[in-house]
Amino acid sequence: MTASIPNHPPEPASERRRPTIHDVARDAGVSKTSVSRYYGRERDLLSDTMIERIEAAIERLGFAPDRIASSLRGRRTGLIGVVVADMRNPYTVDMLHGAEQACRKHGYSLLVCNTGNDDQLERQHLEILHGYSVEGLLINTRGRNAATLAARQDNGLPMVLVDRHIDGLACDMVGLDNDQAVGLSVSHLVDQGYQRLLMITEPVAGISSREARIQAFQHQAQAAGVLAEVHEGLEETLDAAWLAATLEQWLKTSEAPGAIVCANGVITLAVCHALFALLKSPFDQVGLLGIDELAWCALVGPGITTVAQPVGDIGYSAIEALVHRISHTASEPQSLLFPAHLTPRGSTTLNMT
Amino acid sequence: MTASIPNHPPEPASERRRPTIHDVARDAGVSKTSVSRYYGRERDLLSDTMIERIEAAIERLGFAPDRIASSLRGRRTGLIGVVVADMRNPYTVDMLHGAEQACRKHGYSLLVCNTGNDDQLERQHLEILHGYSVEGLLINTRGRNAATLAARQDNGLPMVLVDRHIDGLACDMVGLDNDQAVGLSVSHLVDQGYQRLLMITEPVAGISSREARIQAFQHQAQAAGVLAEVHEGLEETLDAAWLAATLEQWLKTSEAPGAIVCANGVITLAVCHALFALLKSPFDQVGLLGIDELAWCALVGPGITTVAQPVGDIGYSAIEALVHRISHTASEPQSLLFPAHLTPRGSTTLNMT
DNA sequence: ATTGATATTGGGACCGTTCCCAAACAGTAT
DNA sequence: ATACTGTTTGGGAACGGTCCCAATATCAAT
Repeated sequence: MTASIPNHPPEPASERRRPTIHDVARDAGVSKTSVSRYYGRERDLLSDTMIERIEAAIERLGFAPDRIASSLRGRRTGLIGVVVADMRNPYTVDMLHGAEQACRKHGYSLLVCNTGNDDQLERQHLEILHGYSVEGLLINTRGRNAATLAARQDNGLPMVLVDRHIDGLACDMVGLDNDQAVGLSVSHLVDQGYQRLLMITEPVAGISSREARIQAFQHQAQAAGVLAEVHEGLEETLDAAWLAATLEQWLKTSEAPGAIVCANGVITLAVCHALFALLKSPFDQVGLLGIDELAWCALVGPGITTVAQPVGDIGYSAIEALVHRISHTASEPQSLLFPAHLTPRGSTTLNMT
Repeated sequence: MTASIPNHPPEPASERRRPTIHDVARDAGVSKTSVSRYYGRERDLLSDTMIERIEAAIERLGFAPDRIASSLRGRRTGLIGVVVADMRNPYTVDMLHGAEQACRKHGYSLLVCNTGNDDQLERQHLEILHGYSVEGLLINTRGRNAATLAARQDNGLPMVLVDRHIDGLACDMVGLDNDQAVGLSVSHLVDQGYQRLLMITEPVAGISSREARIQAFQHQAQAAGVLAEVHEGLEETLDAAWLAATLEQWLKTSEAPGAIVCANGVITLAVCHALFALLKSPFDQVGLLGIDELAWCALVGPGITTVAQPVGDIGYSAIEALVHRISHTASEPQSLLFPAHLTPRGSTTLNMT
């Protein structure tokens, strides 16, 4: 009579109960506390014998700890919530990629929510993330839910903003040094001989990075003595007709050589489409510079000059900042601004004809 | 003496304990079971009075249920794990976007993991997702961890593959009808008068969608009576020098008009870069067609002809399939293949000069 | 042998829910 | 009244871990 003949049939694999810390303890002939310690930071309390026995049992049973159960009493979910306005925006994509890497490094996992620029959906997502007791929040949204966020923050939830501040929310922020980035742009264009500049942007709608870029643009253009205009789209996704009309109007305003500055990558795409619809060979007649580097910028026309943000680094640092806040006690909110880098291409080479 | 003077000081907001179902029950003067029922599907057991009182208490205390605690006993985490090979790939981005929408609709949240084409990292991520007791898995990876996945599947974890089958894993799959997509491509190119075709692809490495595209390409080119060559990169990210050499070689092989077929969007980008490095005005000398539509394809040269997959729908349907598996008992694995749509542009207009 | 100090180990309450089952409460038929 | 339905309600064990604290073991010093 040996244990090799179980008296109850093995359940079908598909419903086999997953082994618990309890099973491991029994199998190893130790207490569950010891098994728990094996995974936690009290591990060095355990004797070598104990470790061996536990390891063997874990191996035998194929045990893996249940993070859900663990976070209930243990208070650490290992979850970080990300709320982004548009997960298809190339900026967001690269930012998330950086964030994912940092998360992995620190042992966190990402719960990703897309709001599609819908404020109510954003609130809903914040509620869900609250439900999962995320340990921190990474936020890149329109910022219309400052009150909800402030409440969570007061409850002790660490959060870091990406790319933009939110009014009424004293909070860490990681983003671009917009003054420097616009400075690079404007001085490059002026150096190239352009005499009038047009910035196209999405609706500012209180979004700090958009504001900052416009402000910097106007100041620096004025300082450099060139004409500057800013046109702000009516909707978050720029209307093609509006854009075409705006560009056409601006183009025929003057004979002086001019260049367009696109306030971000999405705008660059839209403006390119509009220019090609409007003109046969647009870059012979107008300069173009985009903030945000995109994979295809070198391919269009003579190549589009861009000012690149280190987007991956921004996401990565945002998580680092968040993790720091999670494990350290409160301190003054800080902003971390990265410099941009200009890549000159043909779209800002003025043809002297 | 009233309750308005608490005898213990209120804790700082930042450490205030979050209210529990228990607090709500006490405040409403009902049992915690009733409060629990308020959220669960036994809700209709509750009388109207009860509902009112509970709602009022929830409101007063700002209670929100703790999903972690709830999933411990309740066995439903509401979490779906996604494992993707490359979260920056435009395909992945749009697929995830579709998946996110479907998840929201069904009340699930996404735990996103990026493997960066690293098999070991993939295993690690699978372990993490197992730890969180995700209810299902969405997988778009190289497929080297079939054994690990099969084990999870035997344990009863539902999973759905996206874009590619994995050998040794009997599993639902949602992807592209590659035969149809390649058919569109080849017949379009043949119709345009191209006499020889070159397909560029990443290393096949057992990835089913790549295999399928190559197979279909060779068969259909043969059937149409045009020469066809397939060149497969050496590394997952195509080496620029290798690509340049390959293209140059192919271009000078013959005078007959030829076209390049890029097996996916990432390849299209790489090939464009290579072509522009190689030739002044590439599309005068060679046709180009890309599988996968990209935002910029209309902008490059005369516009690049593409065969678009409905990527968002693919992600959306994958989640729907997964959710179906989660709530229904096992059935035969199914494949859901979407048709592609061709957008002709200038890159496949043969110049008769 | 006795004591004290230190290094390991174990027991059991607890985390915030869900779920099983029994209790309380109708209302209706005897 | 009594019994017998059916509808609501509540009590307490469970879920799988963590953590506090007490228990035991070890060993050197008295």
